Amino acid sequence: MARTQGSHSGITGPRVRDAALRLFARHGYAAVSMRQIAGEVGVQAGALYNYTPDKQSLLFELMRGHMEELLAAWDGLPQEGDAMAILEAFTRFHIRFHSERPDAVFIAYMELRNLTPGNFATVEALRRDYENRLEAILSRGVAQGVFRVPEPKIAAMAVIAMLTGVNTWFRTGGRLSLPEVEAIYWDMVRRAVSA
Amino acid sequence: MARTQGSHSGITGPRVRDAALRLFARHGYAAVSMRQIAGEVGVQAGALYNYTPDKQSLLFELMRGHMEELLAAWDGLPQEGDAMAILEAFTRFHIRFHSERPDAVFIAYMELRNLTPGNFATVEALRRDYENRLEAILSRGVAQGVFRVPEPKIAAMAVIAMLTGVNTWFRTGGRLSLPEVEAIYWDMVRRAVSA
DNA sequence: GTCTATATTACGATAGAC
DNA sequence: GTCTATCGTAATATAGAC
Repeated sequence: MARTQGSHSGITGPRVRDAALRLFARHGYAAVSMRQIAGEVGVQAGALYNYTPDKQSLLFELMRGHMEELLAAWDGLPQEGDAMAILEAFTRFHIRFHSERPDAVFIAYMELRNLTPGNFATVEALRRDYENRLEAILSRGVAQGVFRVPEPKIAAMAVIAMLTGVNTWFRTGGRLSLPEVEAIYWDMVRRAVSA
Repeated sequence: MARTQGSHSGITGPRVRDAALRLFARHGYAAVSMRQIAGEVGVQAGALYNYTPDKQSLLFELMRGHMEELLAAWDGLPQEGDAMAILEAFTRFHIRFHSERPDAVFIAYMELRNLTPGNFATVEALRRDYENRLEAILSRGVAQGVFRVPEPKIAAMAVIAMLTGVNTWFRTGGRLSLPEVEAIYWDMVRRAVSA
């Protein structure tokens, strides 16, 4: 029953997405060819079109998948305590989730320009959903008197920008462990918004 | 004395750089062709090579020029007072300088991947120089007892990430003026690092 | 499901006329 | 300094064999 061509392994689809994720993150969507992706997977370029209608859909599905995972992961956490406790949970969650997926995070922020308008609108809406989660936490904290934040929407964007910045320098096995990094950033976030 | 070809205006060089800056920021370096840049300038593609040896040099000179302007602009400001006063000046300077050059800022952060290794090293060194300016301010403030910052290097990167994030949402003519935005971010920065 | 082969289009860069 | 024309290469996507 030896097969004469290809892997026929049944997992080519995920391998295509993995290869595209890594190559898009490393070189950028526009700079990566379908032939390169196929080469990583070990098939010819034409075979990719069994798994994606075109290159644009490949990018879009990676970005949408990432954002939906992000929202589902946060919404799946138990959210107990006052706004201060939930903000700490959010801070630690954001750093941890993003540090575990550097390629997907990179693509989600850098390749928005390369989405078609309709796909861009979808991904942007998901990103806004995530920002709104944090904004709601901050607003609740202001109402509870534990935070002093004049502009919760802006503070939410500022905090997310700061936390996402961890990905530009953090490397596992470096001087600081991830829990130590979380503690440093939580200290800054807490002081920046506390009443 | 009518001219029969091209503009012969003597300012084609700057117009090439301006067009490249705008197009690279909008669509990404890899997605922009020399023909597109030429079309924006109003010349044929071959004429661009009177102003740049190749496409890579065009990108590199834009990024290097931006980073050198940034450092020169900060170093050119009078730096008086204690660390708190200088940190406020830095915060307001960073927001203002970056908000005035959204395309160059975008390129400087997004197109690092598309630099050749040697060019990348040059731009990275300039970026580190800028981070070190802020780190020195924070460390001085710790020594003076006005700041409490356990990791000045990390805090510097966190503050820069937060401030640069303004560019993702700020638009002149929006609800908030630039001085108001500066005040909001300075409030967060100050509280995040104060003793 | 993957292959080979190809249609069609576009790319960066250069040569030589004016 | 810009033009026209072109070289050599590579892109996305598709067709049809196996």
